[in-house]
Amino acid sequence: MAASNSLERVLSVLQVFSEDRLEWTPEEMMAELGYSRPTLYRYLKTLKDAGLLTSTPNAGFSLGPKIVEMDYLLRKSDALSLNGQPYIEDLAGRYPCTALLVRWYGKKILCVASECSTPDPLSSYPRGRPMPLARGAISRSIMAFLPRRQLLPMVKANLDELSAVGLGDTVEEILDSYRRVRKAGFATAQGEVTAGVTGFAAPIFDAGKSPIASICLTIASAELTPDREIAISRDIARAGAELSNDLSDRRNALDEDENDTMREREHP
Amino acid sequence: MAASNSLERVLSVLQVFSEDRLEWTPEEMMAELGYSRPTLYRYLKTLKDAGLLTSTPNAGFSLGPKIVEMDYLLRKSDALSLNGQPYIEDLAGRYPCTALLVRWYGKKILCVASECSTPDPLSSYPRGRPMPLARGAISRSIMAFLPRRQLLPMVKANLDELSAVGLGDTVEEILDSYRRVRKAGFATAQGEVTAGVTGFAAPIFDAGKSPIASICLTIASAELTPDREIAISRDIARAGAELSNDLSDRRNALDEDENDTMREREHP
DNA sequence: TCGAAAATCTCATGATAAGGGATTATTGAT
DNA sequence: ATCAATAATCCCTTATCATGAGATTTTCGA
Repeated sequence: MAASNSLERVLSVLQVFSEDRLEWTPEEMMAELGYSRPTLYRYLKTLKDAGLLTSTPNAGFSLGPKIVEMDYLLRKSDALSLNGQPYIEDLAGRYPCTALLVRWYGKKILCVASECSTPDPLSSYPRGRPMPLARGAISRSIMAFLPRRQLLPMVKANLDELSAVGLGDTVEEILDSYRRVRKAGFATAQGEVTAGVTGFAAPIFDAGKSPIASICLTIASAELTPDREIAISRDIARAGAELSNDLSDRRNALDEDENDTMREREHP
Repeated sequence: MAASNSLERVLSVLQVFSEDRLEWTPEEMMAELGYSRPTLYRYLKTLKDAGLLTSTPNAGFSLGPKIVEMDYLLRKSDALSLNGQPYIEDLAGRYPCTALLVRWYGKKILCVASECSTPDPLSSYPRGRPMPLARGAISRSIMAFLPRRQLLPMVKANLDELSAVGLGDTVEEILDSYRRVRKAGFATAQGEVTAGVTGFAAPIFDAGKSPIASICLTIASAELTPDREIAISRDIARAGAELSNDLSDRRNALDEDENDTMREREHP
């Protein structure tokens, strides 16, 4: 992970900002990153000009306005958040729970929207909070629908953790567990992420065939009755399917437009 | 603004993503940015590894998970948002309005939190939306409290726009207007940003003497009565002052801690 | 207004980005 | 499951440009 060129080096500056430490003085960064004074200041100037950092006199540097603006762009234009919001609101209205939209980023899953209908939520997953990759219903609802090519290396890489939550002791057993999730159309998990909390999650597809996200409902296990469990399963599976439809309709509409435009370009 | 080195060039890739265009194919970026194929792909790989971009098969690149995570860090740890939230909730509870916290970034002001208590808000300023620098109560409540050194060049740069909203025709007249705002302790503006909307804003100070943000209330001008106007002015000025106190107390507490730590280091 | 601390500049040197063309992964359609 | 088409990466030479020690200028608080 060591930065091997100046591009990576300049971006590593961003990685020093964490939950524990949002303000850094140049001196501290020099020590942390091992850059010389002029080099660090060059990087800082560049990042500041790009808006990724901001400096406050006497308090050093912290993350800049461009971050907030770019997140705004994502929230405002992300088809998943926009189309999904009504679904999680609906779910949160039906049960005393937290409903989440979680996006899959290849190597990371991240909550992008959440709605909560319990006064004191057991587990808190606001937008931007990373989620575990190998545990929980969300992760499983996505992994189960990945093509074998992508799934296999991930299973191998996380074998221990996947066994620990009871998916099976060998790669084949785990793949079988995923096959069952795929058949059911949704995943459940009890206490894998937060003790006393059960999760229900269904995958969300964009026009393609591999999932891009998951819609999830987390509820205190104590609130569950067999009837309710069935109802939630049905609701979450339906929400996932409908949201997938919304997204692929939208995507197809866009593609149509694009084709039209291209045709127009060919025969103006 | 032309990128003059590879650091700036790699960051300019981020600048192509806008409200209108959140998905770019490498081909399109090559055309837009004028980079060669291998160079662009090198940049993209670097940005993707840093999490700033993400690629979706067949749909090109868009902004990545790191953006969302960093915004989460800011929201979660920003003293302004954390301490300010109760104040804007309180204001939104008292009047049919939108209450905002707006941070000052040197060359840009940006909404970082907002609460709305009207069903159909006239003006919408959610987190991340940039605000005009030379117009409106927010801008004025900050500018008025800047040290002359910082204020003067900004006034000169925006002379036309500042005259247009009636602050005065010469630099001296405008500085006088700001002086009056400083005396009052808050700023108001009618319809400068959105027609039919009046804004009230007070500056927020961190321990230092120049303002770091503004707390603002926007309300339909039709909702205003003379009494209410007085009440809002008083409330916004008080909120700004109290929030400033909260922040500088916190900051001083931190500094104390730091001194303690240093003392401990000196005499372990 | 001034003095200390912070940020930037200068410039010689050596490291390393750039890009044309070829090559290898990936993808989705059969 | 296999294959053709497209997308992404590699190779390698050239010339560019990033680096950092030290000096200098700017900024900020008293």
